[in-house]
Amino acid sequence: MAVKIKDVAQRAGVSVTSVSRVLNGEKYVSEDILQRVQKAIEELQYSPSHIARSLKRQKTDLIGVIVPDLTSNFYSTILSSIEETATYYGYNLLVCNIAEDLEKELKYLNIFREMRVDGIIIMHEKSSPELLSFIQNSGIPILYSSVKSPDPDFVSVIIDDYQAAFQTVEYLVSLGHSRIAYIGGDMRDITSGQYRYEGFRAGLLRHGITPNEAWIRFGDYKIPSGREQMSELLQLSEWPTVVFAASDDMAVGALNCMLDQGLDVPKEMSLIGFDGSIIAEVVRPALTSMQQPIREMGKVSLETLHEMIMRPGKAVRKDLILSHQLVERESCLPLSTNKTN
Amino acid sequence: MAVKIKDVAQRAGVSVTSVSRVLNGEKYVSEDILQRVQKAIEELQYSPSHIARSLKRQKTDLIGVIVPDLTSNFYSTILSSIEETATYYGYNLLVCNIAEDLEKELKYLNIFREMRVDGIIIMHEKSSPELLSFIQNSGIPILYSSVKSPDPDFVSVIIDDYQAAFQTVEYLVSLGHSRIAYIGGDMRDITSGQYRYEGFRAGLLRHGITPNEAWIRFGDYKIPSGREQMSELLQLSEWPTVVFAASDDMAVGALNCMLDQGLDVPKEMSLIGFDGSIIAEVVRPALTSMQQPIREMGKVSLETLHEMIMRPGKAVRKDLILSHQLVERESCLPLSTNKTN
DNA sequence: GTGAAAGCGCTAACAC
DNA sequence: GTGTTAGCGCTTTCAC
Repeated sequence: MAVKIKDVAQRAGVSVTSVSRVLNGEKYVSEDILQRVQKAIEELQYSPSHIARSLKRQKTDLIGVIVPDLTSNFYSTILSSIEETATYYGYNLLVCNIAEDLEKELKYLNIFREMRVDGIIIMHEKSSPELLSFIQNSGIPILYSSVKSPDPDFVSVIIDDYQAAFQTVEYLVSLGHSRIAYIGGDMRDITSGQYRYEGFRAGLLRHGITPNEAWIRFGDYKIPSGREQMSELLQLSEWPTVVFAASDDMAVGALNCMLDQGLDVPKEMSLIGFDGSIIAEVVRPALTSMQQPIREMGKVSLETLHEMIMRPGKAVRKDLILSHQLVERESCLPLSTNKTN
Repeated sequence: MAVKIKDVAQRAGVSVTSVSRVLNGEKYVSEDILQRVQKAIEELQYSPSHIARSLKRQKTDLIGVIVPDLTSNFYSTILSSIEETATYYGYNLLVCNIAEDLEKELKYLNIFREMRVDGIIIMHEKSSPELLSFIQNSGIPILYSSVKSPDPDFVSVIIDDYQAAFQTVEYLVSLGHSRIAYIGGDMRDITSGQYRYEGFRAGLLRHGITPNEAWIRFGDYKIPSGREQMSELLQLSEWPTVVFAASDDMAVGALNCMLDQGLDVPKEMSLIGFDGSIIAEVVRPALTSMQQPIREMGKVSLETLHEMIMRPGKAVRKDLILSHQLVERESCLPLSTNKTN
């Protein structure tokens, strides 16, 4: 890796400036020099140093991405979409899986700053004073994707979680259900998870249903927690007729718990998920789910961040709300009137 | 982001060297200077430039990772494990999802080189002359993870795919099966997929079973292709009693096809997967599968690459073979003697 | 059109 | 123990 721009210049018999010009596709280079430089680059197998270039340009084409869980169907799909769009815009992704570890998140945010990334995308909704202070003072364009930013002044690309949850309940009610259980995400922070929960409650209230607190439980959005919460739910003497899980992964965990206990889903109990990730189509019965526009979310996130990077002054709408959509599959049935339960 | 080492030095009333020494935790700094520098760093909110440091040190702490599909259960889990280990060793991950696009892979490999990454991990088994030439000439430590490298001189962290497939067949035979179908990965390249396939054939032959070519099909390791291949299999007049899929994702696709056609799995037809990824435990019936040590594979990959980076001269064993293990779940039943089929 | 030279922010001889 | 200074490999005025 010893060959540098100077070597190319010597080989081609021109100045480093000319080589640089060729490298950057500028005009004001004669056909003759262009040819000689290209030949020298080829012969020397020259690969320009992005590091040196970044130092000079004060721009790295790097975007740092913080994912809570790479193995989640939801996040890996957003990430995949972000990656696709990033490639298109000439960015490279520095990715960090923080596994719910706020300290690791802060550590990585600082590394991103040292790396002088051009922008940061965060998909994690937990927060802390240090984290808040970082996003407020770093000077780096930061965007929250799929979750609401802890500071309302920062831009978030999300769906209207409140409305989506509210409408999910309306759908369930329209099917005749009134005994509705809820398995939510973590409630410790004021973000998407909370809007979802509030939407759920509001939906119930809107239809004159008093929430049964024993049927309201919280997991961590992942498969095992859905299973655990469902298991506890089934130990109750009174059962709901439908379970609303705030993520498809939790819905799958719940589904497996039900199936393994011999319950017929959806005949004996219905189930509805949230996210519309791949797994909803994969399990049997396929999950009816409130779908987020996952890939679009990734694309819009990167494009918006790109805007923020290119026009530092220009204001961007704080919340970019994308549209959700209920997708009916097999896990949710109208409540049959002859149900004993 | 204007504050640099010089500013810190001025503020603390010392030389830049001293600041650099503090930054790098060297000794030969008096307690007094240490204090003053730390105070200045704090007050100025100084964040050292990793870019400038990399340029000087000729080391970036960056590792480029090429993943064929971020949304795959198998690859996202390896990636997650690589990430975890990378954090431990102080590396950052530049990730690229190449979506089976060889041109994109080559493009990214060149970007990795321009970025001066310290090493590269590739999890894609397709190859081309240009790609081969790159890995042979780049001068960057490169390691293949979970797939066999196209050039035998490069190190691969893998299982013994041939043996694993062979033993899978032995297991099936021990259950009484002899009508065994196979859904493999892509056969266009001489890598893991091929060893799996050869192991399968050898297993059959070893037990005096003549392979039925109509029951041998190839997909692309992903869910939809498992479904497609299964669908065609079911259109045949003669059916196998068990299907061996070379990835869990394809097995899930096949499973859904069977289930959706009203087949009872495993009573009417058994199914066995390969990989041991999360999804095998998630579907119902849960998939019996030949399990790869996925997380260990990621960990060993990064640790080996780290070794290669630290000791450039030292030879590393070309193939690091990890152990596989058959995990019995619900999708595979002994062939009942009273089967009509 | 082309080139010389300054400088991006840091580290590491080397001198004191 | 501490500071001066020469680069790391590139881009970009500015002068020719």
